[in-house]
Amino acid sequence: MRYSEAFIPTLKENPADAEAISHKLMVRAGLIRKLTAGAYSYLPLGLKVLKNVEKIVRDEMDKAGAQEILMPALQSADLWHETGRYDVLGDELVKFKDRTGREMVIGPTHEEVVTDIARNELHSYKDLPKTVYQIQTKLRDEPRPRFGIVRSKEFIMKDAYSFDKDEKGLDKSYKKMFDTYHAIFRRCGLDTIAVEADTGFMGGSESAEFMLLSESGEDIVAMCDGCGYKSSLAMAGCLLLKKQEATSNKQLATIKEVDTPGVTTIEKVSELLKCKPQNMIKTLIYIADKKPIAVLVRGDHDVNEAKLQSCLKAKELFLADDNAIQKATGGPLGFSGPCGLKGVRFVIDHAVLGITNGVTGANKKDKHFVNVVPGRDFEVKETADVRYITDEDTCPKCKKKISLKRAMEVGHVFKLGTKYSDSMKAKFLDSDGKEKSFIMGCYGIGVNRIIAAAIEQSNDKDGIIWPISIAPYKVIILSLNKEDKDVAKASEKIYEDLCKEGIETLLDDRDISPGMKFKDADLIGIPLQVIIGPKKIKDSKLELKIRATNKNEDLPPQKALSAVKKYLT
RNA sequence: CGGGGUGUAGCGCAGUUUGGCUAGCGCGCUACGUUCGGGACGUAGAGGCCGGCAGUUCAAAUCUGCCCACCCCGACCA
Repeated sequence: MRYSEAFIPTLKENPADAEAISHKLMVRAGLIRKLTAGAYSYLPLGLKVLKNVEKIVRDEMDKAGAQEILMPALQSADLWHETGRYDVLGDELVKFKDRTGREMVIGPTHEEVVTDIARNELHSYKDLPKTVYQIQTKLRDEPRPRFGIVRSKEFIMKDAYSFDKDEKGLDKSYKKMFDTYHAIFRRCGLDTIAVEADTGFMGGSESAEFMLLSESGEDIVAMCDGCGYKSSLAMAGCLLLKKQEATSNKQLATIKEVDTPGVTTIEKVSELLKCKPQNMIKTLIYIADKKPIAVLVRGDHDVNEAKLQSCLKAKELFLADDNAIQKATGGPLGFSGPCGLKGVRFVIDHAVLGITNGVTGANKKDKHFVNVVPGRDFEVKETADVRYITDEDTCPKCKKKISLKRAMEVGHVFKLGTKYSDSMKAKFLDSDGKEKSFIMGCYGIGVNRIIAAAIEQSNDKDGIIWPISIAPYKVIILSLNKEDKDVAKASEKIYEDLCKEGIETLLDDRDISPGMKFKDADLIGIPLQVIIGPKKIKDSKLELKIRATNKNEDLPPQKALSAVKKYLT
């Protein structure tokens, strides 16, 4: 491609509405433009990268025996009612009525559709296992799109689904996808790590997220430098306190009610009573399957609702509102506490047991208790790990210090089991003559998010530094002076040579100053720059610059092609 | 959905507090000329419903009200 004919609108300044590095650079380098919040157009350079990523994904998926299909984005809402996810997804699901008044949705993911295909087309254990995948645009009405294409309402996903006759088969299919994902990300130049993860609204028994450590990530992973333990924040287990260390040799004082007018938050109580949040017992009232639950955690800890939900085995879980709190505790919001609280199930986080002479709400307006001792002033019956791990915790495996790092999710694999096949009655006949539900797995990759991830991982003050595998062009020829015949001749010759070899090359033949060419080349991040200028060409030399290292070497034009090929392989 | 912020030329911004006549700057864009190894220079140009609607006023980018869009923090999130 000749730059003079290309459509690569680069920007000198950062866009005002971008915060994340990848977002700024994708706009500046002319890869994308925003249409509206959460929806982006891909310009030629961005689309080339996207296609390169897709090619790698297809290549590896095919290699793993998965077969590509294409399902419609347009779906009937009926399917979603069948699995109950119509309500689970809520506002995130894009819904509308077609002209006949039938309720339709735009697919945010395709478990329902693919399960419908399976129940119609797969009938025997002999048809199994099968894994299918597609690369397709999804719509999710995200409450808060951000970081450019990292979280957008419309995005491109590679979603795959496996169907097996038994758990053993699922294990195998899952493992294959797990390994394939590592291969895909590696080929895209990403250093991802796999962490155990919450299954969220997908459901299922086991799942892993593929994460890229990055400041622009929206997730947090807990990592242990000692034993290599890593987990998503939602799943990271907290070490349990033993009761002995909990109530060790501390002077126990007498419980006392104190005035705390209008003071409803941990922070404010802490300030007023001069006590540390670590020594306070935060009491949250949840409604789990319509019943109130009092959840006790340390003042400086946060309740992990995923853990709480699985501990309660609750289908539905949310924080109680003011009325429900009043009803359950007899006191208003902000003054809940465990002492004297009756008729409500308690779930007590282990860390609470370490508190002696603690502070908690008195279930009365403007009153708190001080010198509260768990076990003495309220009953300790049911304890559990229901909080988020913090960077003050130790590793649940090896007890060394844990660190929390921001990360970006680029892939997620799930063992779904029979969640969808059961609810949609997708069954096959097994060899024993019995009808059984398919054992399913599903596997997602944020295809366009990989682009942002690659940029997050690899950039410098001048711009993007593409991994060769997904770079929109492998080589850019900077022809520094159009007037100089030798320069023009050498540039054309090398451009032709590279094109003949099938190496994607951009020839910067624009009639602009050298400085602009250098800046643009660095910004758009082409891995190899062939720089041809009037001075060096007189000595029969040109320059080969490697963007990643900013190292360059002079060499005769005849050797340029072989040098480029050597680097690319 | 809660909290905060922004909206003025294609892009980045000043001007708004204290209303005032023709709305500015830098980059980019067009033409001509000079330049040509790290975002060159000169000359001459084009380009604005000052987010929208309604109000106050002799007069509104500027004051008031409502609305819309976008960004950040949180809630949420395969």
